[in-house]
Amino acid sequence: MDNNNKHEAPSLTHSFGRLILQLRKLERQPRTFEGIGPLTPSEMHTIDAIGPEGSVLMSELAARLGITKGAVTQLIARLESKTLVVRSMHPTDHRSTLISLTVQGKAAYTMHEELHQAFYNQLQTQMSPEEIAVFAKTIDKFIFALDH
Amino acid sequence: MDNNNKHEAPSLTHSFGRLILQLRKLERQPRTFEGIGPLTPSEMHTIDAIGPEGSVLMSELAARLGITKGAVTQLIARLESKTLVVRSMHPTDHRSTLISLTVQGKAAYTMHEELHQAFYNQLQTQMSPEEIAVFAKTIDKFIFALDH
DNA sequence: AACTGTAAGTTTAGTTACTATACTAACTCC
DNA sequence: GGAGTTAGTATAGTAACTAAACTTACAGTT
Repeated sequence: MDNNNKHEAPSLTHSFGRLILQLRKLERQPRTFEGIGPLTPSEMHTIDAIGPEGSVLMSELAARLGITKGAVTQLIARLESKTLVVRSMHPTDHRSTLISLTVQGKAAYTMHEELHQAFYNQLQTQMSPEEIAVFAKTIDKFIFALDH
Repeated sequence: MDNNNKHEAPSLTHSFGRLILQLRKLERQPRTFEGIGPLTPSEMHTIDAIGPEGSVLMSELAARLGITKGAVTQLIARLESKTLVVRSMHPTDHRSTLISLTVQGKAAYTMHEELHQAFYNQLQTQMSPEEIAVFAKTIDKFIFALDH
């Protein structure tokens, strides 16, 4: 039985299992933003996917988030009611709806970005730039492997 | 403005964002196992957390999964109805319930492990052992940073 | 100009995966 | 033998979806 790589595999298995559980936990924790109120992770991801500049089609949003159009409809309805997002008509195609961030939506976007930045800054105090580079590169291969 | 590390940070941000979306997608996809039927990710995580040997307390399970006891009650009820898990009384403490995998539950555990193994094998064809080692090490630091 | 097929978005009902709260039963300790 | 704690359950509510059926609108044909 030539399973001589038993020493490293369990470590990755274990680390990755813990990462999944940690992310599951993180992904169900709403976060409150100054002057905006609490936003769920899905709402935050949607704001991220729209971006601070320009506007995005509903269907494009569904593709970016990897969810169905129906789910996007519901998310956008909630974000619209919180005045973080506005719908506008497509100039030529009358079926399409363009989504863009309001001033408040952009504020939420920025605050979330700053939160990210703070996280990366903290990470940099514990990891060398080389390690971070390898990590980023590895994630891409990892995603590729997940996709098959 | 001394932001001279702008070259690498966006890459990690982008990769990590994609990873999150990919994992969100993965974590809502049920998977069908031979002779057992479809299992949701939460069910699978629970089976993993119980493990093939011995038995676990409900409260210990809640701690391992990072969810409330109430959530565990519901999950175990579903797994019990699928005969993947059995409850048994604690020998001395009459409040406690011990959970262990049935033969079918162990089969599901093993099949899932094999799936993991196949994934890691595929990963190894695209990454050097050194890269994998750095990746595992980095995940741990990453989890630590997430915890604060 | 009418006809067919496709694409964009919405609606609705159902499911999963939780949480929070209130509860019962059992244990511990002083 | 209470008082406080711990183990587990029950219940109602919410978030985050999916699937399926639907309405409009467009695009290409004939």
